[in-house]
Amino acid sequence: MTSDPAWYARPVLDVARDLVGCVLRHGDTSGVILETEAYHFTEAACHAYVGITERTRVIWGPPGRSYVYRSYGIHALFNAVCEDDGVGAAVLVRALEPLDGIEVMRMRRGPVKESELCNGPGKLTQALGIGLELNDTPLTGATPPIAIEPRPPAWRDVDIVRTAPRIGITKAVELDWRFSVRGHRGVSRPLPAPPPAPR
DNA sequence: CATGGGATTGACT
DNA sequence: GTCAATCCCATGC
Repeated sequence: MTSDPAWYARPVLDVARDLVGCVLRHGDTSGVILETEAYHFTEAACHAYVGITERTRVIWGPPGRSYVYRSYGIHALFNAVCEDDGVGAAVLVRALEPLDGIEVMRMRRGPVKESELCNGPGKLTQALGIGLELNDTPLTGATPPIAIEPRPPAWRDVDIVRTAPRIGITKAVELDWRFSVRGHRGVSRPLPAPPPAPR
């Protein structure tokens, strides 16, 4: 289960896929995960690619913990650390469908459309109130600061696609390590257009 | 010690 | 569609 570190101690691509449809919760706010990306130390787009540093120490640490870092000097991005202790791997959460505490999210996000509350990795951390101070906190156990819960019944059989390349990176862009709910409008970037049909 | 780039967003054209 | 904002940290001199 998502409350057990062993659930995260699996291949990062499996965890990234299984996280879609689960609920990410912090305090009174929560949302259903619509989109994820996998990162692994063996490929250059992953922060852990450079080895163990003060910044990347958490990614190399035990699974089932948070890795929250600052992007572009402005935004906090939330990841779940995966695979065994000593292996650098994590899943980035890119988009949510708002579930609980929508009014609180609105306060934090300002006057935006509801569809804009959590449709981006920096937006969802702002909406849920997840900041850098929540880096390296447990996601498992009885009452972790940030919790990930199993798929609600309505999301039990979601159709997950693994097709799109990861977003906003310049290295290892060829790896299709992005997962999302098929056809959902809440994903942070649309899937690339399918190739034209042969004639 | 200086520098440059990045897993982004929002405002503007 | 384009572009600036903004800061941590890895790298190189």
